[in-house]
Parts: sequence; C-alpha cells; structure tokens
Amino acid sequence: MERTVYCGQPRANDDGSEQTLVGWVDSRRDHGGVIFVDLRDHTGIVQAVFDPETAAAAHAGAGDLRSEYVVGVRGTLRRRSPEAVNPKMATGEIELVVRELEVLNVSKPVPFAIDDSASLTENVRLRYRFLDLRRPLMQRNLRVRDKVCRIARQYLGDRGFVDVETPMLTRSTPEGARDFLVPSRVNPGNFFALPQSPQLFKQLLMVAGYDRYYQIARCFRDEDLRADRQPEFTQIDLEMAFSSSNTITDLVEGLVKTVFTDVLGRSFDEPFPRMTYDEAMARYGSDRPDTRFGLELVDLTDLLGASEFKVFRAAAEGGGVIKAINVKGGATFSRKDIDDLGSYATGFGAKGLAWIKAQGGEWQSPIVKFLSAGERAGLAARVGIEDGDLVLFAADTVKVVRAVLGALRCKIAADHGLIPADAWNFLWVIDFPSVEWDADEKRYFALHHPFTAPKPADLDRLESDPESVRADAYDIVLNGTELGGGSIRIHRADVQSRVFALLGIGEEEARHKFGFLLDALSYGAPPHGGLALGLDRMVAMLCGSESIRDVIAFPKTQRAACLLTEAPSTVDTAQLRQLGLKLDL
RNA sequence: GGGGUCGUAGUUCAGUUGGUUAGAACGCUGGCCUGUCACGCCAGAGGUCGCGAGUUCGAGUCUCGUCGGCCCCGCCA
Repeated sequence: MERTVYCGQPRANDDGSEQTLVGWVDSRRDHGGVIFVDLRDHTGIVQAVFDPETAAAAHAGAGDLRSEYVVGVRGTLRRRSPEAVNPKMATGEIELVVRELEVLNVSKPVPFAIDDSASLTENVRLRYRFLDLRRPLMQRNLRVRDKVCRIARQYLGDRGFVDVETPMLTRSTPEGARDFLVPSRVNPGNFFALPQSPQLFKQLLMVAGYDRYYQIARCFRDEDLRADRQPEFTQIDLEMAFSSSNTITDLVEGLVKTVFTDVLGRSFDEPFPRMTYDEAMARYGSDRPDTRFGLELVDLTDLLGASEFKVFRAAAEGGGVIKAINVKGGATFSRKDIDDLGSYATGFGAKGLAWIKAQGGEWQSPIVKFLSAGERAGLAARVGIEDGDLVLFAADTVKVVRAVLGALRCKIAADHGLIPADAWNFLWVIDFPSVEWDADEKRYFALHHPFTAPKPADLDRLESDPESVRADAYDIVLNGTELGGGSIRIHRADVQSRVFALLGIGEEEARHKFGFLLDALSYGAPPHGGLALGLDRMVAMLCGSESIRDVIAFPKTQRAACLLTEAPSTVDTAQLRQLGLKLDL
C-alpha cells in the first residue's frame, strides 16, 4: 500500500476523500462491534474506524491488531458527527472509515508506551533507543536539529560560505583534550587521532584562498561526560579571511538570531550585549555568566580585609579576595538550607561559607561579632542589606571565590525560582586573557587554543607580561551556557612561533607537531578568524532539554558506552595482531 | 580519580523497626461490550528485589564489595 496522506494531515474539509494511510497502531479500542484504531506516524495521529457491517474482513483483521503493529489502511475520510469530535486531536474532526486493512508487520509488546506521558529511566530509553526515538518528543527534537542545520546551511551558503569536509583521521595534537586514537595498519606503531575540531584544517583552507568556510563538523574529545558533554559532538564551524572580530560576531549573531527566530517563532531584535572577561568574572564569577537573574558578586576585600575575622584577614593578606552575594529574601532559609549551601560551596573549593541573615532589624551571623561598627555600616551600604536578606561570603584565592560564588548564585537562582521562564539572555564575552598560568605545571596555557591571536596592541607584552595580553577572542553565551567561541587567528609564522614559545612548546617540538601550520603561515596566509557553535547545546536549549543526549540520536552514557550496540567492545586478537597491537591491562 | 543519588513485575513506583505468601497503577493475556479516543466491565498471567559475600533464627530492608543509570568536582571549549 502506498501512502496518499500522512496521519497528522486530514482535516474536516477532507470529508469524502479516498485516502491510504500507513503507520503504527498507537492504540486500539474494541467495542465488540465497531473498532477504533489510532494510527500514528511522525506527523500525528488519526482515528481509523472499522465497521463490521460495511467492511467485515477489515473489521476481523482489526481485532487482531496490537500496539505498534505496522499497518496500511485504505478508505474514506469522513467528518465526525458533532458529539464524536475530539477537540484534543488536530485530526479530531475527522476519521478514516476503513475498507481495506493490510498488516505490514507485527510487533512484540513494547517495553514502554510510545508517547510522551511516561517518565522513563534513561537506562531503558537508551537500551531501546529505536523505540525511544519513535516517541513524539524525540521525533520533534531530531527534527528541530535538522531544521537548525538547514537554516545554518542556508544562511551561510547565502553569504558565500563553502562547505568543505576535513579529515576524520588526522594527527594527534599536544594541546587541548585527550585524543581518540586510531591505529594505522599500514604504518604499524603509528596512530591517527580523531579531530577535536577542524581548527587547523580550516586555517589551512584560509591560506588556500577559500575565504569563507563552514562545516557542520563532528568533533571528538576523550574526556569525562556531562549532561552537556559527549565524547563525540557537533559544531557549526566557520572561518573567514580578511575579517575583523566584529564582522565575525555580527555574522554569527545574525545566524543565531535567524535560527532562534525561525525555531521559536519569536523575534530577537536587540543586539547581543558585550561584556569583557574581567567584568564577567568580577560580577558573576564565570566566563559564561547567566544574566537572567541578579545575585551579583560584590567585592569587599578593601572593606573587610583588615577585620578581626581571621578568615577574611588571611584571605586578603594572602593576596586573595573577599566577596559576597546578597540573597534577597533569603532570611527565610533554615539553618539546614544554609548548611547545605555550605557543603555545596565546599565542593567548589571553599573552606567554609560565612553568612549574615538580616531579620527583625538584627543581624544573625556567626561572624558579625568580629566586625567593627564601621565595617558593618560599610558592608550594609555596599551590599545593600535590607531586612529579610541573606548575605553569603567567600574569602579565598580569586579563583576559588569566583568558582564558589559563581556556582552558588546559579544554584540558589535555580532552586528558588529566580530564573524567568522564557528569558533568552544572549551575551558576547570578549577580551579574554591569552594565557593563564598553571601553578601545578608551572607553565602558561592558552585559554582558547594556541592559534588565537593576541590583540595587536598587547602583542609587545607577550614576553614581558604575558598575563596582561588579551586575546582577540569572543565567546557567545546563552543563559549561562557557552554556545560557542572563536577568535582571530595568528596568521604570521613569527607570531605563532612566539606564542608556542610562551606556551613552552619548543622550536623543535613546534616544527615537529605543527610544522605544516608554520609552513602554511609562511606562504601568504591572509588574516583570518572564525568561530564554532556547539550544535548539540544550541538544539538542546531550543528543545528545552536539560541534556544534549535528548538531541542526539544515539548518545553515549556517562561511562562513554552505547547501551544499544554495547560499544565499546573487545576485539579479536587477530584484529589486534594486524595492527601490531598487544594489550597490557 | 573523588562526592552524591538511584537500581523491586514489561514500565513507573510503594514496601513501616529486619518477621508469614513482596504490593499498586499502567501495560500484557483471555472473555464481554456498536461511537470510543486515558473507552468500559470481568477474569488471569507476570518477581534472580542489579549481582556477590557477610551479619542474623530470619535480609527487598543492615554491612562490605561489585556492576549499571543519572547529577556534580577534577578533566574538558
């Protein structure tokens, strides 16, 4: 049977038309005489009616139907009588009066209902992913994903971007994440790496004169998983030659606005605000601040650094900071609530969590007795303490204080409904430092990656004062999630060599591992830059999903396994021998 | 590597202080039912309480280990 119309399509004015529908049996209601079967495909559900008097054979067959049988039905669409209309269904004003039924396949009883009502554990969903994906919610999610990709291709294609594929089998790189390795049979003892991103190849394409490149690119990173991190994920990756960072961010802003407008059906006219890295870290304790709510960090180091409270004084004297957030109305928090926040803070490196509760005109607090009248007055003024507030303090190194208060403000906002439901707070974070000192390894690390260009004005301080050098880099943030990031790249071999040197990548190592890049940069590389958007995260946010697993057809579990195929798996020793590999576990 | 949480019927869950035969809902099977759409009514089947040790007269319940799902720290743009 060949379909003439999808299940979700028939409407009242199709009354009388002859149609053939195919799909899955969503449910069967057998009244002894007439039988109703809801037939489902990805477009929706329509009711088919089997009448024993007008179509005896079809009716007999319908009695044997079970959930998820695959059937074709042919008959006449008929407008339902007014009392039989189902206003809950898009097709509820009409039904198919079946004349002919063909069972295309049977189905075992399914382990869970193919609808969105059941709350399923992820275990079951992933083991039966092919059924999970049949559910309307997942159908919608993957179709939103497809839509985003098509919009991106259209948008970028219209603007002269060329889609170029880059290798999946490439060479391992020293910086960044752990690589997935692929042994080379032809070259025993040698390995390919799966790309962490097409970064170097797109730069080579710039050198090659493809001045606008894009790719919807799979990327691989062998690191531990999170709700928003999978070992393989997808980026909308793009690169432009002869463009400033403003040109690139404007272009990407236009792309993102187009995507969100088309998918969500609402407009995003306002330009995305810009915030420097320093400001983001100071006010929000994060380089991807969630600006949908307040709870901003207030610096109190100058005010309380000399106080009698040892923890504060020690932090200030040790070069650290004292900061606080004011939880408006937080005086209602119980002692247990505050203790729980304390242990949450400990998880981010805090040694404790000092607090002041302003209630009934008094301050309840374990620390207030250490504060002078002047310190108290200054504190009240700067933090804006009013009756009913709860102030939480962190005093430690800059890094710890940012991490602790940055995490606390997000947790408190989430737990207490401070986040507006339909807010979409886009934000550009700019002026990142180029490098960061790693105290453990005693060397500088690139905050973005080693190919990020320093701002020209800062370039002469690269050797003398590296930490003051800003990168010409930009991240796009939405509601506290990093949607993507990019930068202007280094396009001169001499600058690239200086940055490698700063990062402790010696000349010989650089030549060995990045010789091809340095080589390419020395043959007329144009100035260029680009950006990559995390497709999975973007689609997850558009779908309202907490996890990117809900927008990936076949994701891995947190232990990096596929419950459906049971990958990864062991292999034959013969296979290993061909590759010249021996296991040593 | 670490912290937290969960694992009981096909599914989602309940299961008291350790105590007889481990329950509910939905689903499933059979029967009845001609306008339902969460159809209804009657009957029934269905359990390695993740797995393994231990404590105990007795373990779904307590202890230890282990496997697995999820969340987080570290790690990772």
